[in-house]
Amino acid sequence: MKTLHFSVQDYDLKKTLESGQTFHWEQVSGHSWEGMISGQWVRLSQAQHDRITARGVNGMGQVKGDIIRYLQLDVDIQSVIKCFPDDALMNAAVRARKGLRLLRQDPWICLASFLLSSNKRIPQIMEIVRHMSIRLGEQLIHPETGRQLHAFPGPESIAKSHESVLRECKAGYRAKYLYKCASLVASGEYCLDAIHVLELDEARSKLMELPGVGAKIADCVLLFAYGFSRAFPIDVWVQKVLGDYYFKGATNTPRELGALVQDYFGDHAGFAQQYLFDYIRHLKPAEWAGWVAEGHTGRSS
DNA sequence: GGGATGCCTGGATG
DNA sequence: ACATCCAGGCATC
Repeated sequence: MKTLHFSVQDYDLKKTLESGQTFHWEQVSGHSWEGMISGQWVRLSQAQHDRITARGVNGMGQVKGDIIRYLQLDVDIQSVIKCFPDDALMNAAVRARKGLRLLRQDPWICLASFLLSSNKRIPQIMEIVRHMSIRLGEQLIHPETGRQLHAFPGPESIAKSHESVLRECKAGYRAKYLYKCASLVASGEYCLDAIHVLELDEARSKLMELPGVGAKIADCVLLFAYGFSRAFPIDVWVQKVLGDYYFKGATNTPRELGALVQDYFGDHAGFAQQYLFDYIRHLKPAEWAGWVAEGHTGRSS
């Protein structure tokens, strides 16, 4: 057993793990979560605001770098936030969701998770991921607790399975997409690694070639797995932010809207999106109505 | 090419 | 109770 300590600033592990960018972390106490990073079992904890602890099972040498990368511990979030537009809603979101970060996830796990996300709430997505991990994921036995652990299933494992198995895991109509994507990736016909070297627009188009992957899912994977910090997923929540607040009244095509977003939110638009999304998701309807009534007035005072 | 419609499923709403 | 609606979308027509 080895424990690693990381000193952090403006990093809220709870907000980050519960912000809907990942669906496989299991909360085991008020400030601890268990999951896997690079195939290794890890328990992450944050009892104090300035320290995150990672506990692993053995030889954590290699894993340290993986954890830093996964949690994006070397990102200077203040310099990112400085790039955000200076308006009232954006500032409120940054203040309210202080410590929210973006993770750098494994592309396959991220892609598969978001394929499962359409028309589902977060707890239901987590439920499907649990079922799939138990049914198809690699099984590990924790050397000390003896607990069984199940990794998120790789594309090969799913491809060797069957669409009906995914349906038994409650994936519903998404099963077909996930099965097809797994088959394409497992066979080598589609290479997830090739995305890394592409420009944002090319990478996006490439991901959208996959069955079941549209603009929203592509942008989630680009932002949460490939680290394109300009990728800006527009889901129903963010749609509200854009349509009811920032660009009210303008009937834009998705393409025009994308251009407006890139122009307004800048080089770290994806981070801004995550703060806005997480902020309004926690607002009461009346509070959101207040923002809409006030409207976007450009720069805050 | 923008705009409806169906899709699995479970929880919320009436 | 029981029907209906709708979720962090996408493909299809």
